[in-house]
Amino acid sequence: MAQSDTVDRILDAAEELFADRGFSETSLRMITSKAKVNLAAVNYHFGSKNALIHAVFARFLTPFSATLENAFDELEERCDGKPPTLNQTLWALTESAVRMPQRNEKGISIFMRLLGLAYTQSQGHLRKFLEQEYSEPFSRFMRLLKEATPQLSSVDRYWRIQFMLGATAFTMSSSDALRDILQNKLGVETTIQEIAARLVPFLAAGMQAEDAMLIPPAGSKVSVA
Amino acid sequence: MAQSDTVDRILDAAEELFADRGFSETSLRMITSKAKVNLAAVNYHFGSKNALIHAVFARFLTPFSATLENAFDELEERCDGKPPTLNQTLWALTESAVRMPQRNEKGISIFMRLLGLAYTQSQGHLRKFLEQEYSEPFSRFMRLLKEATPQLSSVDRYWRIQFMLGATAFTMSSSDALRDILQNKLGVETTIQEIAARLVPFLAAGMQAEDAMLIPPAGSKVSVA
DNA sequence: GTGCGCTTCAAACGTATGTTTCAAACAGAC
DNA sequence: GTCTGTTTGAAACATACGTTTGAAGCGCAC
Repeated sequence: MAQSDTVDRILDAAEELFADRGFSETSLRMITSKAKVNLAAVNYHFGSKNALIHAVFARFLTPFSATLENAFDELEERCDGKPPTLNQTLWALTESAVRMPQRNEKGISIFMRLLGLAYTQSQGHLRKFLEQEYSEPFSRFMRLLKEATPQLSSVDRYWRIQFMLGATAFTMSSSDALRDILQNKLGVETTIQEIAARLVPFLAAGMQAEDAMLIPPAGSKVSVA
Repeated sequence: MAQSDTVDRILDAAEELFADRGFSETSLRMITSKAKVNLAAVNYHFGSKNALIHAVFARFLTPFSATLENAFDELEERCDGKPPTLNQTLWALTESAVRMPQRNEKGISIFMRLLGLAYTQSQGHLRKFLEQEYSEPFSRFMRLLKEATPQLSSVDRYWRIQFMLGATAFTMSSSDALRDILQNKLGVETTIQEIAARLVPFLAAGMQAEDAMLIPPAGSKVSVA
């Protein structure tokens, strides 16, 4: 820990603890004792626990959304009017995430887990905060997805986007644990980049699957081309 | 609410509140006041809050895992030695879930949300409980998946299974909210069966995607067949 | 050195939580 | 009806939480 500034120490400790245990399960006392600062420092510098949660997200998300906007700009310029493909759009996103300057070796995976938690834990204030602050890059991503999958109906696309978000958020949210399991079971090391490299083709294939079939009768033998 | 038994009233209330708000965010007082029973009844009948959480899961999961075992038996018998296909395996699972006798109209979606939370909220005791009690149908499902995707390397299969779990748990865990959004934005009603009918092809396609590509250099134009 | 913001600190506050207690109410057997 | 084991009830318990307080410490201009 190079920096000795109180605010950053709190943010570092909070980020890690939130990622490990969730928001409600992490108390201010855990954070302040890990950060080696006084308990009151959180309320002094941030105002409240919820505001601290927002600050943790903002510290990563604000530069990230700027990077992402640039990546989308570059992509659309390169495509010269034609809408980018699904793969290009997904790669623009993951590359932006992976290439963010990272505070420490855990870096991106901690934050991916936080994003997963943000979606999962029903913290109303957090969802509201994220929607208010980062609606623009999100809508832009959605628009690109729409243009990249014109063959899908709105309803199909809607659900498949949810499936994509789920696979991503869920995997990222527990990627440390999953990597450990893999390490132990198969003796394989895995970087976050490699996970992304596996995830993107999975998502793209699912997104472009043949039209959803109706519910088949029990006992029918369904097969995939 | 037909039943007036205290234990069931507690379980009903707890199930719904846990699904709405998560485990840590739901207090025993919320549960007992919703169930219209005395606060002490929870500790009297279940012993602790954690034990109540386990009981909520067991009430659904025990009959479900029996149903699932039957479905797998039937499937393997029908396939007569040959390993069932990926689609058959996935459908056996979703059919078993959807056909479970449901306590009320919300039924399965509440429980799907609970399963999602179980994976996401890092409640150590819950994960331990689920692994101990329901490891058998889980391992069997994993074995069927392995036999249905012999073309995948162990590592690829491992990660893709995580992606599937993520898409499923995540979507199901917020399916009520998602359905409401869809209802409002596009005016479309969606049943849990229809979600499953969209999810399974997505998962199957992702699972059988072409081999994961390596990380492409920035600016490369990748496209999917 | 004195005075003035800003920051830290120990302590306390009020509230909410899970759990325990023990008396009252109840149900069924005899 | 009386006894007995089980279930309910109101109240209290101990603990943990987020937040607030007010004094002490600090750096720096003057």
